[in-house]
Amino acid sequence: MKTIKDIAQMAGVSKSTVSRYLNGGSISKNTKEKIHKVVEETGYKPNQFAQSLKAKRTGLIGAIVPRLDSYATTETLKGIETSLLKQDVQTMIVNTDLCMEREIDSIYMLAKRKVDGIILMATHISEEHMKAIKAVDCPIVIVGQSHADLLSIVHDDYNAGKQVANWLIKHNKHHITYVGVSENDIAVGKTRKDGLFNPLKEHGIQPKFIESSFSIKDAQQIGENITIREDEVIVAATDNIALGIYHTLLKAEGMMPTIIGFGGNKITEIVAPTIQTVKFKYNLAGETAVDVLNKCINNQPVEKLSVIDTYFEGLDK
Amino acid sequence: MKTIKDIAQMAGVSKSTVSRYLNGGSISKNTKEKIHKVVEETGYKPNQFAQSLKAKRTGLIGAIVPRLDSYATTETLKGIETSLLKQDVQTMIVNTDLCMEREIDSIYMLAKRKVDGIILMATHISEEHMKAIKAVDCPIVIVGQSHADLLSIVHDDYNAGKQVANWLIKHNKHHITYVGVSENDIAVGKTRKDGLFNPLKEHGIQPKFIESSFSIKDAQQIGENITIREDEVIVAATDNIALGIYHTLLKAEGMMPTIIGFGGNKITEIVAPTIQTVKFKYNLAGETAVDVLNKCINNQPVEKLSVIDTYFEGLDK
DNA sequence: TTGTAAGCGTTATCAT
DNA sequence: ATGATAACGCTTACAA
Repeated sequence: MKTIKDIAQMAGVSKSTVSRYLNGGSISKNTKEKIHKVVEETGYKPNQFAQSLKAKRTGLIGAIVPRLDSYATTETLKGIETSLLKQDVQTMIVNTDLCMEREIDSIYMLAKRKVDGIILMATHISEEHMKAIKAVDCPIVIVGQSHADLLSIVHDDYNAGKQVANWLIKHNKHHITYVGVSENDIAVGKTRKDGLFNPLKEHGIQPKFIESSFSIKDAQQIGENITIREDEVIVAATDNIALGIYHTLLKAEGMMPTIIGFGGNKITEIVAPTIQTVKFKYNLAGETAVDVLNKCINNQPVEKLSVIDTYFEGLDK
Repeated sequence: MKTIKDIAQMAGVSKSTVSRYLNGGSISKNTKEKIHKVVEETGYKPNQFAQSLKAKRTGLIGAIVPRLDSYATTETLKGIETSLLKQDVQTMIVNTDLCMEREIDSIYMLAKRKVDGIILMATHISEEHMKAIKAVDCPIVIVGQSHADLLSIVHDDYNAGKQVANWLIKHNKHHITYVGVSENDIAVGKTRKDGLFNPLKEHGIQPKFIESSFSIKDAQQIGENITIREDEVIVAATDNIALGIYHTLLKAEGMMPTIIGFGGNKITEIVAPTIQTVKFKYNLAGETAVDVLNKCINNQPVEKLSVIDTYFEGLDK
């Protein structure tokens, strides 16, 4: 690989002149052309490490995701990349496969690689996380969960639940089964559920509650033990749960109730209109994350918490 | 940020001693402990750029993918990451969103970042690709397509088609509609189709052929104009096409034929057993890619082309 | 406008 | 076992 020294020699100038050429310093037209020619011929590219050794920014940001095979993840990443590409910044995606240890490791690893910032799609922020985040001294924003001490982007889970509640109330649905997840997951397990249950309660409606995991398999299990009335509506905390239940019910060949999920997963369209879904603006969340991160990097004032709204276009029936 | 110099000073030794400590050189137990203590306290991490400036390897490999929201992509990436993690190598995933220009750019970008190697999940290898690949002088393996001048990993598309053909023959299916894609895509459009059509031909069976794009939307369109006999089997070149057709047929509430797709997409299980699918070993493909890449990096002999087999566990009906 | 030289934070090669 | 010292490829004062 050619170095700046080689180019300088070949062009018959000094290293610094080449450096200036590269970085837009002032040089005579003549030398400019000489250097240009050599650069073209050799296909010379400056060594990024040598560059980064001096300059502080790497033009790289890290995105830590819990998994790749999720609609939420890929859509958020799309939002992130779209924003970042405009600034000519690359994204280094690190998949942790839901392993918390790898999540922590990744924070250190990315910091070591001197990324300009980190976007963490969080499932749960532990003490370990906080320790790592403090330690690395690298701008971080988390999306999907909120934390008082961190810059966070969250979806409006309470309102998401409420939007479904409103729809149920409007359409006079009284027999509701909610298949949720553990309240350990604040956003999905608690907030989303509260958003659904509270307004319903005001109307004297109390859904049946069944707890599931996030896994499609477990949801299928649950589908087997569910009893449905004619006018039942099943609300599932996630699209995957909705799909799992749907599948079981489909195989059972009994009644197929309306099922409502959360996430806006495209796949639910395949079984629309049986499954309806509350849409989350993942792209926007990703873009917002970049926005917040940028502000943080540039020491501009930022809002600690950004809330992204959701929407539910429930069918009229 | 602390540097090796700081650590050296704090521990009262020289830079080189610290460096030796870091890299497992020979040092006395005493100094080792002194340094260890300081490193612990400060949370010191060596600067990777300074390291990479000397060492040739970065412990980073690049994975260029055409899209993130695809089962094939995420599964292959999983295979890649599993292998790589064992060697303590990170993956830098670059998503090109099916934009060929970004694919080319990414090759240059990754090379600039001095990745140890590149895995390219290819849709089509153009002249531009070859030019870039030659230019960067960085080990590359492509997966999903084969190219005479490149290290490639491919799925056994011909056999995949043949496996379906065998099943059709065995179960006496004579009325078959094949929804394929353009033959511009060698692997999917041509090889897969040939694998299906050739054996059928030997048994005097000639499927109807309809050309689709890869998009689920287009497949839905096609579903609308399809006519089905009682004992029809629809074979779709991809799971997404299968799903699209399924959806349309479902809405039409007419007959629901058996539909066979390719890819092993988990989502098809949701509508099993209507949709069956030929499974591809994406994980293995990813692992193999890493394997080949490693050999290439270490100048060991490698097979130019690795073929990954597929399997189809067709239902007995 | 151009060149010289001193870093940037490591590792590697010498001596000691 | 340890410490100087010279790279690595680049940027950036500072001189010229």
